[in-house]
Amino acid sequence: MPVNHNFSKLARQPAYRAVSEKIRQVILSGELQAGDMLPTELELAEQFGVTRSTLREAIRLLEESGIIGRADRKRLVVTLPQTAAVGRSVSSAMLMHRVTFKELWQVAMGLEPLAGKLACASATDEDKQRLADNLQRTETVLEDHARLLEAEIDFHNLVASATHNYALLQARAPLNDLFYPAWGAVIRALSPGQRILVAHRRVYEAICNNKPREAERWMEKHMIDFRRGIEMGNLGFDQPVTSAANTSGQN
Amino acid sequence: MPVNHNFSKLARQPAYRAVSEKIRQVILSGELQAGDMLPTELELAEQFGVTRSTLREAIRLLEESGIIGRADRKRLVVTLPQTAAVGRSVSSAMLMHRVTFKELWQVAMGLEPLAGKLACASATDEDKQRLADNLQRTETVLEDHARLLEAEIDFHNLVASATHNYALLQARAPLNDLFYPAWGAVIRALSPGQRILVAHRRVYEAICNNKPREAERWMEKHMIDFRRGIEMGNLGFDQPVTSAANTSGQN
DNA sequence: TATTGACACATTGTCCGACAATAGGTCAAT
DNA sequence: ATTGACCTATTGTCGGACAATGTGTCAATA
Repeated sequence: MPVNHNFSKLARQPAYRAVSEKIRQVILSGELQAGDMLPTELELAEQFGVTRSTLREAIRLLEESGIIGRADRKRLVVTLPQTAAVGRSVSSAMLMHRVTFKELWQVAMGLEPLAGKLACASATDEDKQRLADNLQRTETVLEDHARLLEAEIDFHNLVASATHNYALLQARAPLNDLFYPAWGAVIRALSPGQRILVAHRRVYEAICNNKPREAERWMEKHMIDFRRGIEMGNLGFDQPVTSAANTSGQN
Repeated sequence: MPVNHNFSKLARQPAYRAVSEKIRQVILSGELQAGDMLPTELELAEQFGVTRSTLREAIRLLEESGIIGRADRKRLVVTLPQTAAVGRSVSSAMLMHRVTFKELWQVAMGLEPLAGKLACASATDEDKQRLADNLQRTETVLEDHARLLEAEIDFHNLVASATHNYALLQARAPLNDLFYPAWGAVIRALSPGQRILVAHRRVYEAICNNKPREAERWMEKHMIDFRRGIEMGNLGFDQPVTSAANTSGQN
């Protein structure tokens, strides 16, 4: 009988990955900070003892992570990852996993009321002003479906931003890419401009008056309205969401 | 006086990015599905009309997104992104943004009770069995700080998995990487094994008996205990979290 | 029959060298 | 102060090269 010892498969990693990990580590350790310039590709390659080709592959990995970018289309620079950039990877993953509208809605029910609640304590005057501007703009586009959707998405982003909680912003990033855009169909089908405006107004007032409970409740009601809209329009609440327009060229 | 027309800066993108976007698009459109093999690098390069070097850079971008990988260390294959893989990018971003423990805790307060609630409706017998196994294991390692932390993290992952909601899994991924590991300090300082076990048991029972409210409440209490632990141990509730051990070699 | 070994082949990981395009700087001319 | 001419450094892309390694085939062996 053969002796049965299971060796753990040893994971050798290619050079481009090792290089990438090393750079990432240096950045995350704080040794290199956002805004710092990196040496030229040639110099980096020499330091690591690899060729420029290999180094460039390593750079691509970090580039997709959003932690390095190019300043002025030239020099490499350590970058503070933008929520949108990081969120795109997450959204891609969700699309491939055939995430349903229902699943996203459940997450939204967890995060959006929370955002409203937290915003009450942390919103600055500037945040409030931006929300006020958004409301005013919303009033003028109640019948313009495209612009209404845009304003709607903006509003929720503004509330989330007002929490000044980056972890929350990041967690709800996929909602921006997948949840709200899909909701455009509801707007076109039901024209619920008035209901949206009322909910947004209540949330705004709650934030201004520092009433967390109110903000939370109205955001929750707002989300439930979303669900009702999807169901009433028979727009596939249990269907996988689709990538409406993913041709974004952000930076 | 000069006529003032603002041109939008036209965004040319390098070839490696264009190639990457094209492949991503084909995959997200469903034309290529998870598990499908891609042609060899040389063939792909010929199809796009670029060199292998350029194509390889494009591949790296997709690789970091987790949507393609290698089967058997060779052929390129379309992959269903793993939460851990995607989550790493997100965690990196949060670390660079100096996300505080408090921020993560706020997100956890939004997502973990939600996970408990949803799990009640969707947990399979297998899910419940896994939770039961975890509880049993936890009892045996109450004094072993390292193993206890491991079991603790596992438990929350199991609850989240039991929701069968990928969007939720993805949203809470950073909690795994940053929130719970940081909590290891609390375990070492306060040895709250018993409190953990009790909370976990209540959540487990609630899930088995299909009592969403209970599951939600106990998860919430559990999270509040977390916060108390951090504050009592004076472990920096308002400090940025640090990447305890980020030397993970996952696939 | 099932395992082993030898061998050829395809593909990747890595290297090297090359060149056009362009961002940035300097300096003179206007 | 702006424009234009010029030089330099660096990137984006190319083409070719080779060793290492996974894959497949086929004969030899137990």
